Amino acid sequence: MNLKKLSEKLGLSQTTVSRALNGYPEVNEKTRIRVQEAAKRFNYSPNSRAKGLATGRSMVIGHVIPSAKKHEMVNPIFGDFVAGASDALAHFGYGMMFTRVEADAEEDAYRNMMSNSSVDGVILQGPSVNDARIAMLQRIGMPFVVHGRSSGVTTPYSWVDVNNTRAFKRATQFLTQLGHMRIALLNGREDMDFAVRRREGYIAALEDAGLSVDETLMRSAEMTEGYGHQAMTEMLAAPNPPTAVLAASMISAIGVRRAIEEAGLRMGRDISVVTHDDDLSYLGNGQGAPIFTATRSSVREAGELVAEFLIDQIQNPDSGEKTHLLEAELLVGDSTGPARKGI
Amino acid sequence: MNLKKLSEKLGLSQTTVSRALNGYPEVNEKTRIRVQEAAKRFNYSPNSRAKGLATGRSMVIGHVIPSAKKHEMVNPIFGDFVAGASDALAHFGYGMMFTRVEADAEEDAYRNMMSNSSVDGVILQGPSVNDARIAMLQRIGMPFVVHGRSSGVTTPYSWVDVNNTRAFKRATQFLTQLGHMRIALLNGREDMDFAVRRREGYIAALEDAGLSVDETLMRSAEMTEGYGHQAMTEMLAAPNPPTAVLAASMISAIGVRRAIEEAGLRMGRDISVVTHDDDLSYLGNGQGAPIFTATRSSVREAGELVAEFLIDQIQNPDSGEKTHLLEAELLVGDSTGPARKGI
DNA sequence: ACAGTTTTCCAAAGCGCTTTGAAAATTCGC
DNA sequence: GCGAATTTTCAAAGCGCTTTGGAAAACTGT
Repeated sequence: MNLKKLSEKLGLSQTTVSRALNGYPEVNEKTRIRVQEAAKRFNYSPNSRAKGLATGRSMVIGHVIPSAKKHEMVNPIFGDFVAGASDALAHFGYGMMFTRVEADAEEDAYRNMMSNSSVDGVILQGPSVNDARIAMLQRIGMPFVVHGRSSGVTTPYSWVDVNNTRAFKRATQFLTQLGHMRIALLNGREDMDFAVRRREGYIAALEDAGLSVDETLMRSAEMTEGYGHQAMTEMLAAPNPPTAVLAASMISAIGVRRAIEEAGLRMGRDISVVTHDDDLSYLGNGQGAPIFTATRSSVREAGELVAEFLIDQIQNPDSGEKTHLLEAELLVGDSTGPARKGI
Repeated sequence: MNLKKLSEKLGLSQTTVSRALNGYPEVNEKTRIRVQEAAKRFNYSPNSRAKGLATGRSMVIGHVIPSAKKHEMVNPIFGDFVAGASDALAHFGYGMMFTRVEADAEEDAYRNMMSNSSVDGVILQGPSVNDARIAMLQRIGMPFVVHGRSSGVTTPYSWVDVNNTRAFKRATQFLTQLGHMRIALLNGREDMDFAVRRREGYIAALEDAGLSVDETLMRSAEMTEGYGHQAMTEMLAAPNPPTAVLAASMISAIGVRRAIEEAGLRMGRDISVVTHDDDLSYLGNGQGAPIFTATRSSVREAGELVAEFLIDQIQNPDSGEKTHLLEAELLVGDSTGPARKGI
């Protein structure tokens, strides 16, 4: 069923039917109702491509996922972020399109989306420090919102980010106040902007507390369970091990806990652990008291905000850049306690 | 840059340019090369909507995510499955489109996609027993491939599934052979087809071993960490606790382990745990020896296969239904051991 | 009842591509 | 070198929608 047939059945022109369905005022309320009912009855829904062609809008926002190596890690927050974003997008009638490309072809992918005009805007995930994609998107004029920020990029752009610096500063302070002097940081990949900010927060708190920064207590890698486990195991085996650890994610914190227990120690008593909790739906941090003391910020909420900002930017392109800094709450759980002397 | 302008610049008709770019034979090789170079130079890429309108193909496959309640769980395998599927799709020039709808509007969503013709086919995730969506898609003539199967649906359809029954039967056998008599099953939601099959495998193995089925040792719920922890805690507190547990996923197995340790027991010695491992990229099951004894099957591979089947079905609609049953390997790790009498 | 408004509807152009049917240019056979 | 066969190119229609510019119909007030 298409517009032409529908209008023939109704004995109206395509124009009128189209207008009736799209809520234009220049159509009699009675005929509008008649048209709407017929549309429902014949199960008519306008061809999205034809509509897009005519309007120049695709009602789709894009998401390109670069794939470096074949079996690169998939970010565990992906699902929840997408759920949040999709909820907001669906609310405005937008869909979400994924394109997977080789990492070195990412620029081309955006350029194509633009000349294609297959999407009305894109979401930029996982910005690195000085992320070149931002300038690139601005150059080609593609609307976008960044999930995170990119230190070093000076031109304004829209973003939604967690206050990673403050979160990790507070977390570190929390540990120093408990008397911890040797605090390890199992950070994410430090080419990622969020990881750099977390490190800054960590270092700032250490310096405030008059503690020196020990490079041997700092690691940086993809945040897997295995990474958490391995890093913690190595640190515990080294001379003068840490008494507390900041982990980059729940997943890696789980690995940290495993290492602690394998060493015959107990988390929260012998070693304190603080992690960042993205509030993933399948990985709740305990029902009552949190398992892990954690800086928590919902990635789902971030997804919703990103989507809202993006749609706003598409609909009024001149409204300027929107930014939002989410504060993470510091939730105290069972994984932290006062530093014990000489374990 | 569009076709018209490009053809004007080249002094050729749109027809010729279009044919040159789409590899039709009726165009001189020299002009083809000239056209291709110009296209690259002017950064021309055909408008996907216009192309779709003209060809009747959108080169997009759809994925609808029903959202029951606002904060429903997001499946942790989502990311890896999508990565696998997108890789395969990208290879054939297809994109992937997500639409999030209220669960009760799922049928409408498919129907719209069809009359819209906004997608060329869809992937069906998480089939339940007797899933009504299958008949529905067949009725409206939308090409689709199911990730999983649906017991009770008798008409043929394309699917890719893991042999859940055999996997859990073998896992259970493995435990009975170690002397375990009281084996718990922390299953996924049993309205899901995969969970039903796993239960069947579990029960079959128990019966083969001459063991009786104890309803108090069987749970079923969304596979979160919290679920694993709570169920295990309760079972350990009950009289006559199990000596072994089958967990539905790595995530819930992690909760199980936490409960075991909180109870002052040791996994692998006091309580054996077997889990299903979807081989998620961020949740490796140990580097050397696996942490958990597990039935493993890559959800990423499943994603690739589903995508390939779907594209095949779109390209030759009459080639019949394709199905593939992935066998899970049983990997022995440190989480299992012989049953201990009287813990 | 009639010119002037306002409301309601429509024909046709256009969005950017593919594809059909035909014309122009080239090559071939002799 | 000339008609036939073949290769190469093109104009125009069509995909299903929106939207412009106008016409017809229905109300105004006098």
